[in-house]
Amino acid sequence: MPSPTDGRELRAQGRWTMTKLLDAGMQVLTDRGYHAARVDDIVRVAKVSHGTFYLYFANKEDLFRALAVRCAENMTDLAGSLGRVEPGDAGLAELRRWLGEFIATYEKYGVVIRAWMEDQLSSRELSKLGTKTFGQVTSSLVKRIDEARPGRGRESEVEAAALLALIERFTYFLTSRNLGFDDADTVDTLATIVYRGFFAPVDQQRRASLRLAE
Amino acid sequence: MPSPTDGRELRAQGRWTMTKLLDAGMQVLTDRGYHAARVDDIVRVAKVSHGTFYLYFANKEDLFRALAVRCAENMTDLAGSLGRVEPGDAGLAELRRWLGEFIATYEKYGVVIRAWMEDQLSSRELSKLGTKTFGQVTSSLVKRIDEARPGRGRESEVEAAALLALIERFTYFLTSRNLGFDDADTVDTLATIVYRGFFAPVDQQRRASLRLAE
Amino acid sequence: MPSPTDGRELRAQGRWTMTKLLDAGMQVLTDRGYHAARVDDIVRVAKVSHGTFYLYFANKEDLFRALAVRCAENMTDLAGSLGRVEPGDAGLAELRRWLGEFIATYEKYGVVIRAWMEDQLSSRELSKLGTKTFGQVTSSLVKRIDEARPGRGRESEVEAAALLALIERFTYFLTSRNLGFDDADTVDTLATIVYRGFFAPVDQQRRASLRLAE
Amino acid sequence: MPSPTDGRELRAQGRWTMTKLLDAGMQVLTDRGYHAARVDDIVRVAKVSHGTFYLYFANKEDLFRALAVRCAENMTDLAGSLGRVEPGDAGLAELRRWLGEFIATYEKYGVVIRAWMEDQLSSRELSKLGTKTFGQVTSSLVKRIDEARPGRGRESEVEAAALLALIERFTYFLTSRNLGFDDADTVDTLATIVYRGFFAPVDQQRRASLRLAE
DNA sequence: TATGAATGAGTGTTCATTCAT
DNA sequence: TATGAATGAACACTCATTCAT
Repeated sequence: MPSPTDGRELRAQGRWTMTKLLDAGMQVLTDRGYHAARVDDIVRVAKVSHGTFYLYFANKEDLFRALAVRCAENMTDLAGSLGRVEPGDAGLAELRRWLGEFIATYEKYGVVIRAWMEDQLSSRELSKLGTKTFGQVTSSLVKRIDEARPGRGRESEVEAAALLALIERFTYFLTSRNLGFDDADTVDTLATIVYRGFFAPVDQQRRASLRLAE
Repeated sequence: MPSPTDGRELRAQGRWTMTKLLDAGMQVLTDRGYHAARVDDIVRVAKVSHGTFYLYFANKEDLFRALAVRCAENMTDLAGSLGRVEPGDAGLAELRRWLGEFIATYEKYGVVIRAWMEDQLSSRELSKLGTKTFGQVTSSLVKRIDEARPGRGRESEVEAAALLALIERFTYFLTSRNLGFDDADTVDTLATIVYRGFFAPVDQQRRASLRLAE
Repeated sequence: MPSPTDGRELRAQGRWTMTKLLDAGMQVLTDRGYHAARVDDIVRVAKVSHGTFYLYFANKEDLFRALAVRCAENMTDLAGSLGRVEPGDAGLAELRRWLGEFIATYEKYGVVIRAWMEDQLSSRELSKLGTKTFGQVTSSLVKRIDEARPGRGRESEVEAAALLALIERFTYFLTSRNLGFDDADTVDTLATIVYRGFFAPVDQQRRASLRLAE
Repeated sequence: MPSPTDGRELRAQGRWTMTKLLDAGMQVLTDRGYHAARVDDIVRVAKVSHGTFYLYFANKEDLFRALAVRCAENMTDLAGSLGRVEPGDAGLAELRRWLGEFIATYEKYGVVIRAWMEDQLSSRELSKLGTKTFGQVTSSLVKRIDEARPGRGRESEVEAAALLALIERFTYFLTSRNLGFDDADTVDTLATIVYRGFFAPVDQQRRASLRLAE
């Protein structure tokens, strides 16, 4: 189903209304969650009529798609912005910086990211966009993990998935519940965990000794 | 709202019907997810009439509560079953064992756990049960982390939250998507990550050097 | 889309409600026409709630289908009941008898027949049922025309189509508008026209002389 | 409700826009049918904005009225153009000629004619225009039938109605469905049926013998 | 204890018409 | 004269819950 705005130019007023709807959509989505979000709520927040909504979006999902596309763009940028994680303080600092960016993105697009992570989406197309987007992030992580701890083959993919799981869910806790943790310190702690668990060079002897006898 | 069965004894047939409903509820919840689960589906699976449902549960949420209580009991047991994580192979093995138990529980009660983690619940009461249950798991984790890396105060709480986030979400990936990772190996990898990130003793000098200059 | 009643037994009350809905559907359809018929009207006439409607029919079209099936059965019977149209009074009488039956059926199922004739149907399936049903009537007509005026090949099919067109539309005029024509006489007139136009044996010489020079 | 153009002169541009709208209206009506025709479709086809539509027509129906007036004029001409139907080949030829004209008109204004015949119109006024227009055609037919078979009083009115029913519906079949009949032949067949059924002189004796004993 | 039946508030979507520029 | 934007009543359909037997 095509968007009603396909093949038609929006003027200033139209663009403003669309912005209002997108913002309202984001807000309602964030407040109520993906499933409980009602078109009714969105138009009330945006202060437009019911009919107006459908001048800009084919249906509720179409609005979600628009938000998801925005989010996917941000996430793609994010994926590209993770630098090499050097051993020692430099790498830790880079991780901390990047996690800060991740959290900022999450504060904006949390609902969408969560909808992807939690597989709440009805539409195949939206799911695919999520899979693709997360794939990019995972690839970046795999690349940096491999640089830091080379030669582990597919294991690093599992690790990247775990890493993504960790930071996504942790950030969710951070932004949703008020955990009472001080933010800067909390990010420090997360960065340290991530560094140790995924990037810190492993002393060969210790590593060998950790292998489980199977 | 009280359950319709409060203050009355169920006979054999009644208990059997209730069991059928609970099992059907679990199945439908797992298949369809929390939001898409319809009373209609549940009674169809349980082969019971609409009216009968309300002889046993005050409403849909009341059924969820019953399932959640079951799940909470399991989780509490799980929380208690995590042993001390010794340095080296022994600790790693314990982690692996416990993660295996966690995954088994998740395979059974994943939907409920996820509903808690994802905060999808409408009712305050159900949310609280979740918070309380996770609190117990977190406490166990804090205790074991503190044993392994003592003297870090509140930081270990943040770490415990991160650890729970990591294993919950990772297990979700494992059970929902077919990631194509071999299971036993995957659990190994997870255990190693967890060990390194949260339990491995940190050499004092390295630790100091990792502190960020602020 | 399956009917909600598929695979479930209706009790007396349920059957009665279904009957009420079918009758109400017929009435509303007749009063308002196919497109203007609202579920709202139907349930008001049937004196049941909105939700009840959907216990018996998957949607509005499903009700139309049920009525159409009824109608198709009647029409099939009708198609079979046209006897041989002998030359002379006997044939004319048979025509008159059959046209009477046709009119009676039309008085009951006019809306459905008209929806078919006027191709107002949204659903492919319903259209096909109409085509099939009319096909049966046409076949009967072809057969009888061929008996009366043999050896004309495909021309008789065109004639059958014309004949069906004539009687359907004429009956529509008869039943819808109050034409002020006396009914018995009117049917006589129609029968005579039909007899002359389609069944009366054609004197060979006159027939030849009527052929157009091409 | 008056047309917005009542009492004001249209300049060249205005007349051109109106023409575009009328043509678009005809096209959409033909493509989509009376009920499914949307103002939206019409303005899209006419490449004109929504607002513009209401500069020329008070509402959707007002456009239909304009088209209907055009159609009524054509039909009136048509009614007048039917010549005397002489006995024998000459009459048959005249019928064939006139039926050809009828079909041509139908190909242009079929939707409107059908909307009249099928009584789909919401407005009283439009219906009346239809009734009046058809009245003129019927009168012409009555006149010619009476000439061909004199002295039958009101019966010829019934016959004229039947004749109109026959040719309208048959032409509808012809133009809508692709019946696979060859056109020229098909018109021949129709003309022959019409001639026999309504115009061929009836031998007095046979006629008497055909009267039903009542 | 169980059932089939009924309810009605709620939700997404359409579309003829009006408005502001 | 024209336009893009906005409106809101209308409509089909869903589903948790209650009712009557």
